[in-house]
Amino acid sequence: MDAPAAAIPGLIIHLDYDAFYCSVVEADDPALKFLPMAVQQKQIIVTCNYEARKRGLHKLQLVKEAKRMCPDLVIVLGEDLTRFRDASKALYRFVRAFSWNSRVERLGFDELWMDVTDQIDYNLSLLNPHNLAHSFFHLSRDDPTHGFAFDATTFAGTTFPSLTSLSTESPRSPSDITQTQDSLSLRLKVASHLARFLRSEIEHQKNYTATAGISTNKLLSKLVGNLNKPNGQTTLLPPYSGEQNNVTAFLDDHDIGKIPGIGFKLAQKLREFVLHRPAAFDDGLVYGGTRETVKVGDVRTHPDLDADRLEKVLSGPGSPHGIGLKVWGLLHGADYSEVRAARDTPKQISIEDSYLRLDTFDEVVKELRSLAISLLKRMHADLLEEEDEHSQDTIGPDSSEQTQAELPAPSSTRRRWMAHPATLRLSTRPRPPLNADGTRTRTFTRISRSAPVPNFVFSLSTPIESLAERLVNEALLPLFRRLHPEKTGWNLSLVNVAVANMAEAGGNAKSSVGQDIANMFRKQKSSIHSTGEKKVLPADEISKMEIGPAEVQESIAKLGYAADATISPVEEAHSPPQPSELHDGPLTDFIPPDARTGSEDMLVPTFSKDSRSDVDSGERDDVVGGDGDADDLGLCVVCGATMPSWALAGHARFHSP
DNA sequence: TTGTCTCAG
DNA sequence: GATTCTGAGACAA
Repeated sequence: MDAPAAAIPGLIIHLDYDAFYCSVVEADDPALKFLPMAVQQKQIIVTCNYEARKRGLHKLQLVKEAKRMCPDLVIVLGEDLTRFRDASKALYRFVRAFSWNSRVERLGFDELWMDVTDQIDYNLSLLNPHNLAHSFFHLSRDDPTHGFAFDATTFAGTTFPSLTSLSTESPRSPSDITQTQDSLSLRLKVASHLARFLRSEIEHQKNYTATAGISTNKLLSKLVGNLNKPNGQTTLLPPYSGEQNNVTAFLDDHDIGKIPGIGFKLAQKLREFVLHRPAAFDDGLVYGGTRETVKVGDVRTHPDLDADRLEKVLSGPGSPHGIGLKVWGLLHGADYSEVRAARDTPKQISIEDSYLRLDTFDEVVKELRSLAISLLKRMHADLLEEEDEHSQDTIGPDSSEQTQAELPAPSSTRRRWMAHPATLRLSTRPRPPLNADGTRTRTFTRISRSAPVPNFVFSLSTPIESLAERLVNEALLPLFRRLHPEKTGWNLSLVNVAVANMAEAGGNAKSSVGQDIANMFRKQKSSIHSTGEKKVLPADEISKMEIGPAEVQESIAKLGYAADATISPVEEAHSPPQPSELHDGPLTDFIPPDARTGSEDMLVPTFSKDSRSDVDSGERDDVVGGDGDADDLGLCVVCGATMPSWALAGHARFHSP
């Protein structure tokens, strides 16, 4: 929680792909690079390339307006995000391959942070202090030839403040130039060269340009990167503390609303406090002859404000605890949030469409069908994993890059669910009823209802269209009736269908196929405790219960776990299947409601008590293999998986090196 | 857990 | 505070 003041700061690179949606389109059609081009969703230009920006266009502009300003604008439809999502994933995997610690965090489709502290410190330790100008950056600990030459006496790219203007001045406060500051400067220099290298790789190998910010935390790296767009990079120079530090020099001139973490609501509260009156919505406007913009410096140096008083200013019903301290820190450039390793599955998947008018039941059914199909496709794309038996032979940073997004799965490839969403949610945005007398123009946005995800959606042997039809009839329409009990009278401007509340299976394919099992369990355990997510119960947790296999089986039975349902294909009476056949058969892709576990390698019961039995009970006839004989169960002593006894020997093979 | 809100691009 | 189409996290009930 409390960050040691004397700790050596980490080094963070923020990357932002330039005009991302447009770059994706241009990658497919390079001729567009030289024309003003924009991506449209409904009546909005969501982004435009720099050719278009030269003509005064900008993000989130009405299409009408954009066409008027730029009649020769090339417009590309972008309501389907699939290509953007795929490009984003491929770029992410490409960049992550350069990381040593996997701490690469995505923000939206077009931004990411990299915590490169380990790589910088390693390279610092190998620098020759007597010949910094001819340094070599090691990209690998193992291969000393893998890397690039660089000049460690200079910053790559631009800096804030700019070095040219600074070099004419005397050092800001000579006594402040301490050992740590020199070292921070050198560390930032090395990081700036890594950032330039990464941008160059992205450009030449992937055909995307990116802008980078280099500093010691997420906040500063992201903000400082904005200074040289597109295709540039900026490093925030030390000193970072003391009377005349560059952090406050940089931050103080920002509008408070530009600080990541200070959104519209918080910004309005801060403005109101500083201005002593409600701030206008459009914060550039003049209100009563006074300035409407409030800068970071105005708040930071406000005589009546400190962290405690900020807490009172910002707190209110529903506001997070400790928001004052957090914002106070942000205003000073302090951001203790970590760069988090990306999860391998999303926490939710949602599909939505907006409408000018949607007010008949038939139309709703039609739209729900189409949304349901899209949602199921997304679930397949993002939650399914191919089970490649030879994956261990092809391990490498680049090999994973070509699997999911770029190559269609061969139909023979076996697939497994990496995570199972437990909750289905339907949201709508009713159009505010026009002002009749007495009825207020309620500015409510979205309303939602949710229910358990019916288990049939996990079937891999049923056409998506059939699943979607069932999903609409059996789940979405009931939700819709709960949302809108009136037969008529409503008019929707948006419908969203989402799955959430993922129960993850353990690990990904690579780690689950007999690699670092213990490490995988550690990860699961910490996740259980830190996030409270539903997780597969790892073996060491089972053993902590101080119960033996028999008791495990008993508690499994109490949980209603159909122990052999997920693993057992249709058993041929007299010929026990070979281990490889464990994955086969038309029935194994079906997840019984009570056994939402992970891969076939990891068959252990989940924590989730089944609150869905009643809803699912209608599906029971579809649950296969549930009539197996519990006496045949065996327990794998390595991973805790429960399975039919005849499968144990074959299963053990997965754990051998 | 459900539903809403705020934040982000 | 909304426009598009998302996704994460936090809070109240």
